[in-house]
Amino acid sequence: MERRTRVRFAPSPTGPLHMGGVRTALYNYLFAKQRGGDFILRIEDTDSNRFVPGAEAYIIEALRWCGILPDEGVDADGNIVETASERHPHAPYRQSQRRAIYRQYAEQLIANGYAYYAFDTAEELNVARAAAEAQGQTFIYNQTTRKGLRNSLTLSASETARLLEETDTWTIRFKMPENTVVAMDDLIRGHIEVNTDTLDDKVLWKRADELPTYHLANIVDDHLMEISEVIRGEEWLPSLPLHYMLYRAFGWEDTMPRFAHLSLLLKPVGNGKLSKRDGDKLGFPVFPLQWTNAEGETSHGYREDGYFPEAFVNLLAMLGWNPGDDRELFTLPELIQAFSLDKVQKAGAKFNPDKAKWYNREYLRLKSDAELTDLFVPVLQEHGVTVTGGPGDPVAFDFGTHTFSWTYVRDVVTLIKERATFVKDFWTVASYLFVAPTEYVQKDVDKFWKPEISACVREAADYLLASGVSFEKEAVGPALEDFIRAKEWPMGKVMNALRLALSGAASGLGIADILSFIGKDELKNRLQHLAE
RNA sequence: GCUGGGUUCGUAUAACGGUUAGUACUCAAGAUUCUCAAUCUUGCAAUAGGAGUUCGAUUCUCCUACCCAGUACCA
Repeated sequence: MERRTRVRFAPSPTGPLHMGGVRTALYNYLFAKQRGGDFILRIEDTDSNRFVPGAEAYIIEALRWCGILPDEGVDADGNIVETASERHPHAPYRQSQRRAIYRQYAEQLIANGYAYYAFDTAEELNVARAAAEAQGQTFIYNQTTRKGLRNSLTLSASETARLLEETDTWTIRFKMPENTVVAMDDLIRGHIEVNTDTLDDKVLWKRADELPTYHLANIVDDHLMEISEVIRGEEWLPSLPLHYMLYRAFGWEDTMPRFAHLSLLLKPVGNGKLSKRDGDKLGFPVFPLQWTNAEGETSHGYREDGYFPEAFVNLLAMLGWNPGDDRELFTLPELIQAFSLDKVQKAGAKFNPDKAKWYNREYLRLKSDAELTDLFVPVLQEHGVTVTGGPGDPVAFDFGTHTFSWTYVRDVVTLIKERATFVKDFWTVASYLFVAPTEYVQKDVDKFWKPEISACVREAADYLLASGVSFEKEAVGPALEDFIRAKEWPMGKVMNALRLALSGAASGLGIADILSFIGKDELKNRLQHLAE
């Protein structure tokens, strides 16, 4: 019988979740949902030294923003589940709360000859490492060196018992077998073989804090939680042989999960993996949500920078995976259906900020004008606009000098959405449809606001105001152009100068559009203002 | 250094032994318009190098180069 698909995302709360981490979570989620399985969130906080307050909550919130909702690990309120229940039979999901579980497994390994006690202190090992390095070598705690170190393999039984009793800095290490070829299979990379002689005796459990290291906790929890596939970052590939050996030592080979190692996200320019620094330098976020660290430094987040979660998820999915055809736009449900591990790229993917923006623009265009108008509201508020009503109300927004209906704002959105990448761009693109410009682009003033041209602009405006022509776009545009043509004035210069007078810059929306929105009074006011 | 992984236009990728090596982003040009943006059209641009297997290699094998990861009582 097919085993139920159960995958997990197991971050350690040492800081904000990186976008690469979100992608790992996403691939796990897609894989699970496609197979009707479970996506579990487990917190790997076995390193008490690197714990960062707020990181766990950040991870949960980031996943939630993306729509990646765990089936197990967090409750309805978004809290990590601490006690087992029918829905959460494998709780707790925080490894620090599973402390009591691990030691017996480590001891079991020792009893069966797969592990041993090591009494070397961290300082002693550092000295050994430094000594080896001085000779251009690398110190490895393995089959060769362990014979000359202080552990239960070299010490007498009584001495071992005494140290176990009297000291509290010892560890339990895996006894890596000699000259054994470990044959492994990776869902993405295929068959891999490694000789155990190149591996070391990894620490599995630490007496100092009574906590396992990643390797032990990971295998034990994946086994206990009945994980069927482990989909994780490439940085774990070198540990895979150890994990295979661990499953073998425990006698859990028959239920060992299948493994898939994802390549890393690389920086846009140059070599190396994507880091916080690259984002700062090149001006794009590397985190899903904004994050302020203990030093008070704030890093950008996709959410705060104005990305739609669906765009973020989409662009992340396409970084290292493709559907096998030319489609690029996928909603989360579509991704669930289309996702496949064997379409995942083996090589690392360089992140492309331009493409990220393109995704957001695509999603912005997909949204209805009504929805975009609602999303525009907080942006307006940031610019001091007061909301006094909603759809249908004649006065919905108070801009100080003018008030506008919700419909007016929606019509502006309809006009300008093609010119925006983010909702916040609406303001920079079209603020002059609400309030008069307060400054004018100097370069454009120098170029277009010349005496002879400004005189034309004034004359044209006077004509429009006096002629009684409607300021509907379809009427005012042709009327203006006909007038300028009849006068044989240079069309471009007069139009650009007029736009400068109305919007503050020579380039931008069409004159007819601007006039139809601002109306007769503002035409008069703005020309007057510029004259002063 | 050692061990493992990787390598198609600048970037993300398609082509799972036979194609004029496709698509998207970026960039450039043209069309359009009162300008800009958008849109449309066109264009630039790649199989890391070398052997081998084969009638035929982007695709399979090996070597070299380069890139990445790991080499912690961190995950």
